[in-house]
Amino acid sequence: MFFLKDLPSRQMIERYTAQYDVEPARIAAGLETMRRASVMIRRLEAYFAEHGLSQLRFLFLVVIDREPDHATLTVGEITQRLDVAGPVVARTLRALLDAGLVHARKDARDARTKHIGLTAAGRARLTAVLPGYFAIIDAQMTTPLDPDSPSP
Amino acid sequence: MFFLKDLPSRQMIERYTAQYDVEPARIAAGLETMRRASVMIRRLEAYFAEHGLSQLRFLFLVVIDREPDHATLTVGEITQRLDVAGPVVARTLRALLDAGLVHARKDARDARTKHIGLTAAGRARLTAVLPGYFAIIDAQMTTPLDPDSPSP
DNA sequence: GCATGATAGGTATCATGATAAATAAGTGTC
DNA sequence: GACACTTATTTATCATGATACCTATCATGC
Repeated sequence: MFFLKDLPSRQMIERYTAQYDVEPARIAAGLETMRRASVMIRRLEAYFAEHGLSQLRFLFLVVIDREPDHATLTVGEITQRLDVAGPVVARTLRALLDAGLVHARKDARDARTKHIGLTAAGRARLTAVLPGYFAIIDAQMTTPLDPDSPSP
Repeated sequence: MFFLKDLPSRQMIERYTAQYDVEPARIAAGLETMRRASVMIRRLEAYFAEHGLSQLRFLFLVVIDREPDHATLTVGEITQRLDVAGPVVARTLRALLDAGLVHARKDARDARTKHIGLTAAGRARLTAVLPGYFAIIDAQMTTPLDPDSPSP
């Protein structure tokens, strides 16, 4: 995460980057992107926490839900879609199973493979959370970057 | 962090947001911002780890370094500039002290207050790390968002 | 001078994402 | 049909950011 409250001014960036072969405007844009995203992500995590989820758990449900062909995905397919490391997916899966938001079914032919699908509760939770999710993103994207930099 | 590899298409966003009062374009922009920032931050953390730092440790050094008036900042001033919670600052301070990158001096008048400054090693580390930092941000901002989404 | 509250900073504990390595079940190869 | 090889998933452990709560020192009112 990127938690520098006051981003460096353009001048400061130019002073810092003068000696290196980079474009100050792109650095400024990069810092702004990281800062805005960090604030937005923190905001979203707080929102998800209120609903017994986290951003990753939410996305885990989303990738299953949005699959056009099948109602289920294997753990490996979920891992591919979510680029996080396998162990994180395994732990998240456990949490969602414990919460009853997904179900697992063993593959008939390959005993290593599990197929994961949404339960009714999982689909309901997703539906309940989506409006707030979009609202927060929308709000964060329309808010100026420094809502609270008092510059004393 | 936001680790959905394939962002939803505009169509999918419109389908999802149709029932809610939000602007699909802003949602798309928000998701892109989070995704790009997450990838960039992960990249930067890996870079910092190679140099015995983390993004937060780096920013900790930066806020001290860029202070125009004083060579030192109190822990509270650092906490204000980095919007992370106090305990995170305390732990980071400990790590930087152990690494010899900053030094602490007690305040003469208020025994609660500590003044933190960069050591020569700290300044050197910062100087060593900056070019790569800018290079990574520059590169990430010029790269298309999906460098590895094979869509099989 | 000493109770009361405010301020500076820290400890303890939890969730999340990372890496390394283990288990365990398929797939050859000879 | 046993040995190596790959694939699927999990366990163990670490770093980071969060919250809740604690300690120590200062400032004030009486």
